[in-house]
Amino acid sequence: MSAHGAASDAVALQPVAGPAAPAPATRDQILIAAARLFAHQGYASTTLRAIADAAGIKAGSIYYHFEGKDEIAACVLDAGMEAVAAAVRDRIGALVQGAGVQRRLGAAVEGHLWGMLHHADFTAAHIRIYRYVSDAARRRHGPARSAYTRLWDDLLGEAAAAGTLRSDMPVSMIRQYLIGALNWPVDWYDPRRGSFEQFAAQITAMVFHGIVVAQDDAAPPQSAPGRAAARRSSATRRAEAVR
Amino acid sequence: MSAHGAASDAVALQPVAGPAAPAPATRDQILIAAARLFAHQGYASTTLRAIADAAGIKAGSIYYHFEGKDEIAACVLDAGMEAVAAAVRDRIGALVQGAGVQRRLGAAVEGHLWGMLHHADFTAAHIRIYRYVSDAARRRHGPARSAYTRLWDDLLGEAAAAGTLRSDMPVSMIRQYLIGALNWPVDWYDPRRGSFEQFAAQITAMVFHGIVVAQDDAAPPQSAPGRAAARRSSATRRAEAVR
DNA sequence: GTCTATACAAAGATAGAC
DNA sequence: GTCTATCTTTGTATAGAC
Repeated sequence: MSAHGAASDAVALQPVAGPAAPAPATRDQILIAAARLFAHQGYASTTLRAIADAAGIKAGSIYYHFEGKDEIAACVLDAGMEAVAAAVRDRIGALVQGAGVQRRLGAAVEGHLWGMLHHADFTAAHIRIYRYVSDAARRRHGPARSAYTRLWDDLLGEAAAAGTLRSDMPVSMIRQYLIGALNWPVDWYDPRRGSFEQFAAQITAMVFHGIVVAQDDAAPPQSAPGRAAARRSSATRRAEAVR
Repeated sequence: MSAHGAASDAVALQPVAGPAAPAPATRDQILIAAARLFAHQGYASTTLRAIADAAGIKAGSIYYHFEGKDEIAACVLDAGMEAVAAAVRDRIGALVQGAGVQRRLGAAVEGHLWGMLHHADFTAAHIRIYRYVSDAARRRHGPARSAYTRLWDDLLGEAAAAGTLRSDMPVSMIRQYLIGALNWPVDWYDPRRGSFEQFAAQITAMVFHGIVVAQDDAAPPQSAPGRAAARRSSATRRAEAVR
């Protein structure tokens, strides 16, 4: 269930347009407009007329560039996924040669968040329309999606082999949890409350180490009971004692 | 970005109908049908005719029970939220008197997951249609939503005061992260892969303690560098050394 | 490449019989 | 309470001028 603050859309980072950025070709204008509208109004209730309006053309003109709504949807899905995948690959690639798995995992997390939040229209659109587009559009988008899933499974598999990852559940489950936790912030992230770097560090901390500080009075980090009580601070012990 | 396995819907637990469950009143049939269709096909593309069909009546008859699509949406939102809130309150209430915050937090997490997965049509519908229903429907649903947010903020606030919660970010951010991570499983949970109890324990473990086993070679659990290397297993050290 | 005009289907909602 | 019938609007998509 949702428990966000406001009903309004989160304020998202926008990609910084370089100096003298050339006006996008019409086809791209259509995709940009479609992504924004898909994200904010949903797939079915976004009309081609509205997309055309936002792109500065008339509805009929869309059909010169796309076969129809389905193809637009598939392209938006691809663009959103590719933006995130590219950011992840970039961040991993920027690490020093021979960086450990945990560092690469951290880079991937940051890259995913960066891509999600800096291309929010496309990535939010992806998350929100994926299950509602036609089968044809989903099929067309399949390969891009599979490749990204594989990227994570490979990385997480390495982490598991290295003993970095918790081993009390399948890697696929960890991936599902992880991606889910990383996708949600596009709904509520607000860049006015701090830098992206700080935000990413905070999310990474929660993903990697959880929201509870180590003290294990209920359930141990990884089913290895015993070493708990010693680490509990006196303040905590007091609080628990009071009830 | 999404990286689920299949494009198909996750298989969700259904509430167990007791023996001799009376046939639901027509109004409830409509809500049940609407929730399922909203969750699977989205809000805009679910037609009143389809809802009526699934409820075994004709489209015109819906207007005897509801003002229109908006009111149906608001009722589905309320029902989904209340199912989860009730489950959370029940699990917390079932604890022994004087249970510590961490135990109550764990009960809340399990309750949220239980409600989400045992009333999947309503809860998935909630998550997926919330931002697309009319302002009127959202306003009407507002109080229920606020109450649930408050429930979590109170609980997390207590945990923070007790030193159980990580303190390097605002409680509201932890709540957003937490709820997001707990909402996503409705997209991919598959009861055929294990009991709900096991699943809940696994998710709780990741939410509480993260996906990385404590070894802190990159970022410490809560910005307290130093005590790291000593805890690293030899297997991990070897893996990191290889690169 | 983009426009106008329009065909055709399907939506939410209402009226009134039963 | 539920039905049938229908009004009105709006959607995707196409045709052909410019």
